[in-house]
Amino acid sequence: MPTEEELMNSYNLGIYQKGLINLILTSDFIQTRLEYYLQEYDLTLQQYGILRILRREYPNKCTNNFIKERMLRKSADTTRLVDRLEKKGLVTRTQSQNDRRRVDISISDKGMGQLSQIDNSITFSERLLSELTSNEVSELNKMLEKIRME
Amino acid sequence: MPTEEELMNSYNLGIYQKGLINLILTSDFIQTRLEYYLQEYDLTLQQYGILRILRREYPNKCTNNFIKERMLRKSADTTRLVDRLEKKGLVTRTQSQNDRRRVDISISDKGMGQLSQIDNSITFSERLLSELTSNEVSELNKMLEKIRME
DNA sequence: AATATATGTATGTTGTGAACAATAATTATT
DNA sequence: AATAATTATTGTTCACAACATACATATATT
Repeated sequence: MPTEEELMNSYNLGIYQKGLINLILTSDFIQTRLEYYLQEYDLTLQQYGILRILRREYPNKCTNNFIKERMLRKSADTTRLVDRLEKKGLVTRTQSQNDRRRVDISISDKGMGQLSQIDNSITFSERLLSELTSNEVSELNKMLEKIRME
Repeated sequence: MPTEEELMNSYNLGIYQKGLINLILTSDFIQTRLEYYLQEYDLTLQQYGILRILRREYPNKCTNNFIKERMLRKSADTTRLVDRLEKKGLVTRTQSQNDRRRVDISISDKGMGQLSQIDNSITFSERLLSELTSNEVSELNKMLEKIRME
């Protein structure tokens, strides 16, 4: 039974159109796998992203806006995403001293543990892109960046 | 203010890791633009995808499962996606004669009109990938397909 | 033919998260 | 001091994924 993927070739699609579909397909392919893996840790991609941002800054703390700016998907409702992480004990929130409008967010020990567990058991990037040589990946990166230059 | 995107270079990321982030970023970039554009037509990406599948088969009708298999994102709750399209009058549903479990779904005239209006006013693919030469797009396609070969 | 199994669709429920608006608290600006 | 801008939260609505269940109809098995 042919899938959209398999049909791409049977229809007369221009390579640009094919490229567009390919990009979405591949990204979904990757994201689906990431999500599937993170499921084991009861984390969504968004939540995982936030934890990584927090770890990157550790031991410094991050504000809501700081996180928001760095997320892959903008338009994030950071407050409620952090709510969920806090509820799981992966993150702590305290009111900032300097600017009391702000809330300092920090990854907890538990969150750190969770992340390193994830990191240790797999290296997503290498697994998922393992079909490509490093030269190819470099080329890929160049092109993807070009697309976003628009 | 640096974004995740800009930060990629300042951190010591391997190119594979960078490739992964790049793929997600670029796909989101494209999808966000598509969504933004489709917003004008009160369509989501999922709904747009279904309409295109239906048009492709027109004047043949499609069943729920047929559509499901061809969607970019599997795991689609086709019934309720089609519900929304039906409510807007873009799609019609009738019980199948041959197999009365099935429901024949067809794009309506209004749906057709909507789609061609979208097509006429923009060619997504060419616009979005316009920074790449056709050689580059071919290369890109090869690599993206390789990734999904896994 | 009667029964069991498979299939196609619909429905119910829960949770994530996007979109958009409104509010409260605090700080900056004039 | 008064006004504006910033930060985070809250509220609401909707799309959709995930998972289970129900139900009618087809098909297979005995």
